[in-house]
Amino acid sequence: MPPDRKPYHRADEDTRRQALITATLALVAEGGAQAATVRAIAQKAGVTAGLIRHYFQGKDALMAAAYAHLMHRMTADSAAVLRTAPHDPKARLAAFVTAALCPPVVDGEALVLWAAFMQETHRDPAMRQTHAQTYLAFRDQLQSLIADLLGHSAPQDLRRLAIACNAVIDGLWMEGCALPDAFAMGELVDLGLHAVGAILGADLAGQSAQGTPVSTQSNMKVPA
Amino acid sequence: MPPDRKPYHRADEDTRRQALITATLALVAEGGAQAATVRAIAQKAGVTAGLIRHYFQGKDALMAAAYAHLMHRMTADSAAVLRTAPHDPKARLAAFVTAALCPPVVDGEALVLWAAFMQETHRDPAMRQTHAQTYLAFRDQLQSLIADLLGHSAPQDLRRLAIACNAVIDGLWMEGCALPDAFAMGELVDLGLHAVGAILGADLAGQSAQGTPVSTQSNMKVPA
DNA sequence: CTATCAATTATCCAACCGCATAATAAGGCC
DNA sequence: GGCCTTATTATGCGGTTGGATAATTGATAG
Repeated sequence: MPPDRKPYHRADEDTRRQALITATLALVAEGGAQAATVRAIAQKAGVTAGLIRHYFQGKDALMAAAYAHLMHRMTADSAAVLRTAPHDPKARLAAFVTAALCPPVVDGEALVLWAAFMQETHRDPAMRQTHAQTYLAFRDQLQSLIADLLGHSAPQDLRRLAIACNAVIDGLWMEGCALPDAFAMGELVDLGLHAVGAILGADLAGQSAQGTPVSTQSNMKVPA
Repeated sequence: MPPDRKPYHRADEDTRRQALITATLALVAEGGAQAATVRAIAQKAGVTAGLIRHYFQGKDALMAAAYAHLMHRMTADSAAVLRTAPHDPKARLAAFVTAALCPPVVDGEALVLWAAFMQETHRDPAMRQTHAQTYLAFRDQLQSLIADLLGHSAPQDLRRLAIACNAVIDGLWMEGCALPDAFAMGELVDLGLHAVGAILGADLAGQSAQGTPVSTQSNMKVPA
């Protein structure tokens, strides 16, 4: 008695892994980590649950892979913003801040996603390391932009300024994600440019409306 | 054959509820929301699992109660900081910022706890409302301090300044919680005072070392 | 056209989840 | 000191979880 099986087609390894990772991220985003069960992931990816074990060592490994994928996409997109930005240091920094405070970086899903993975990060040392790397890379990028703008102050001061500016961006990012209706279009960007400008002692607000594609994903949120 | 039962003593309602809520928060802090099962909560509270249903309508109700308790404690302690602060507007604001960037507010557990509940908040409208109230209350407190310092500017400007300063505090709080070893003692406070001062155009750094008890809990982190 | 083998599915399993209910004992009241 | 209320424990249930294994398919090479 052959019970009718679901017909299927073979896909190469990368495609399948990618589909599983995408499905995992989607589920975590919409329902938290607990919503990403092996069965739900498989269903969303259009396969059956057992397949996960065929491509990953277990559910934990899939989660770790999804997290790493998310972080790498973030850093890659962040770098892309800088590649298309102008050459004036002030405009480049303004573009960076603007990109970090606009959709799709500012997004209701993004915050949930970030929060969900932070807990995993708190338990799994491997995830913690993945995070630390990407987080510091993001801050270093910001610090580099500040250095270009300020004409290379003392490294200590640069680090402090980068931390403070990063905090502003993170904080505004959080509020924008969490309370999307509480801010008018562009208000978040305006606030960010003013605040970062105030901290650095430079006027960035004039740069806001030009040369910023505002179309990629970045940001680097914490955990330990 | 009377199988030996665990001996117990009766406790009044408030004590038991409190114990269950405390146990819930502890478990969420150390293992995320998924670690807070009814059995684990009961064990940590020193009772058996069935008792939870006797005091709460279900596990969800207990989680909601725990979240509300956490938020209320935060706001209460935040108000306490202001009560013991001096009368000079500048010193009061400095004390507020300082308290938000020192232990026990800055704490590894705090961030995990916040992140865990944010996901629940994302699903449960009741929790979302609980959050929105406490969050806006915190920001209003900050805005009030800024108004005292600046001599009442236009409400629009006050709101914008409060949002920006709140973002700085939130961002530094996150980094401090997540990367406790990345900052020297007092560095976070120093950074926060300088950044908030820069945004408001006032020098707060001189106020840092005095009159701030640095011993209560506050902060108000986002979600939607 | 067929044999081969990896990819995919189907099925089973032990553990755990939250919840419901029955049995039991603790403590106040007279 | 005995009784009555009820807080508390103990036990059982249906459902779901992640993981393991066996069966079956589809692609591919010869």
